[in-house]
Amino acid sequence: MSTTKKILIADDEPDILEILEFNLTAEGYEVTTAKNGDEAIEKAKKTSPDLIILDIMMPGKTGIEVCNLLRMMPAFKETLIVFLTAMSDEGTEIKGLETGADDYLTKPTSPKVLLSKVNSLFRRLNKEESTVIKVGDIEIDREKYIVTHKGTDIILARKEFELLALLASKPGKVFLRNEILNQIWGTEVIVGDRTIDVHIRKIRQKLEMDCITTVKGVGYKFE
Amino acid sequence: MSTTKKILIADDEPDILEILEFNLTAEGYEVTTAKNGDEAIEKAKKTSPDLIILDIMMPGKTGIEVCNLLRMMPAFKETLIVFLTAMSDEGTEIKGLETGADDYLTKPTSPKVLLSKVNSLFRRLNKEESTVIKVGDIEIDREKYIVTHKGTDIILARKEFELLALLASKPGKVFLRNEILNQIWGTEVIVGDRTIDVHIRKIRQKLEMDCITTVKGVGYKFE
DNA sequence: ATATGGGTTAACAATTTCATAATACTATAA
DNA sequence: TTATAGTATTATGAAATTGTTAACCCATAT
Repeated sequence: MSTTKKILIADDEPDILEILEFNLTAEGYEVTTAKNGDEAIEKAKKTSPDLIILDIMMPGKTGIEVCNLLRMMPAFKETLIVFLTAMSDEGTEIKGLETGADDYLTKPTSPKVLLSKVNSLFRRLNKEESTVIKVGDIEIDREKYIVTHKGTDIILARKEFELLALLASKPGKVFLRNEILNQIWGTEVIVGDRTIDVHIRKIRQKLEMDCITTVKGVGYKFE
Repeated sequence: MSTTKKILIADDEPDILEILEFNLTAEGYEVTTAKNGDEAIEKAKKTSPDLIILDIMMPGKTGIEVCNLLRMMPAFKETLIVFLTAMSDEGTEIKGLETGADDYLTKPTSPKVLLSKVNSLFRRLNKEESTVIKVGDIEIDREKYIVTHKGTDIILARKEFELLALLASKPGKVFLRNEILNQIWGTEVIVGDRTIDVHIRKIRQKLEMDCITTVKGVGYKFE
């Protein structure tokens, strides 16, 4: 989880492609698109995406075939692969999962649903990190929900804690505002624009230190 | 069910209007169109549609205003009303705007997506009479007062049950706090401000899942 | 009578919004 | 280049709203 997540989407409907690309890009993902199975494989090799979203019904190679081919290559053994299927055909769904996909989504689905699925996939992948983060004088224990600065405990409210933990999980990385909203609030909940700022302010206040830097027009980072 | 369903669409973009009309007509619906809010109201009165699709951004009256006006008339108390919103405002300004509406759709969206949404809306309407509500993993039996989540029964107190059943009866719809009070407590009974919150909290706790979303300053919704 | 559980309330904490100020960014003019 | 006005973004303090916990009342069962 060091850099921006890359997603490859393959679908033969330009509309779908465009909507998904727009939404995922807005969340801070780096999106590549492909119009068919062959293009998908080619672009997968070229960009090494973290997640591949495959439509099942595509001219030429179907998503299932693409998935099979990718899984044969060592480079894509661990890559997240998700199927998009228009059919409510259960046989197909099962077949897809057996093939080595990590999840499947039924189409048509709203951008919101898709986003939250995608986010939760990555979140699941993320969980394997250590529970204690140490940066400079600060120690963050994700399990005990405790922050310590130079030995003294600092009490943070839940949201404040989560926000700090997120930023501190990758010191130096700039988190886009959208990225933060997705990670902490999820895609269901919608909050106003100033909410993040206020929490940031409280963290700065309580830590008595400016370890959070504002990157205007982009987001925040921890250092 | 056998009679043709009538749909009224209001949007100021002729292109959109035409595309939607074409597709919905092809699906067997009887479609009327309106180019602005006033025309929408006028045609709604004339044709008594089963479903009204309103663009939010329209010259003259906005879709929201139209919705409010229609909802004041007894004839349209039960009519399905759906908002069309531009994708770019999703997440920021929408929020509680869906208050009087039964659902909202993001634009631009492929005709396919729209069609399936419309179809499922009508399907939902038919099911509303039934005593058993099914949403995702949750099953609510209004008659037996039993809630089941992934096979295991969950015991809810009466008020908790009624509240959940109400919210789940229209997934996605935002229920105003007042609306909830009227539906569950009636107009006679007056209870404190925190009562709803406490019940919501207990439901969330027992369901072990966050399917109830808070819409600050407005109410709650189930998804 | 005593215990139990639902429903309500009250007090306080956490979260979010709102209005306004401060700041950085951009394009244009001098 | 430098200055400047206008725009966009973030910071801040206060207010509004919601979340949480514990306590209380009341009806019913033991």
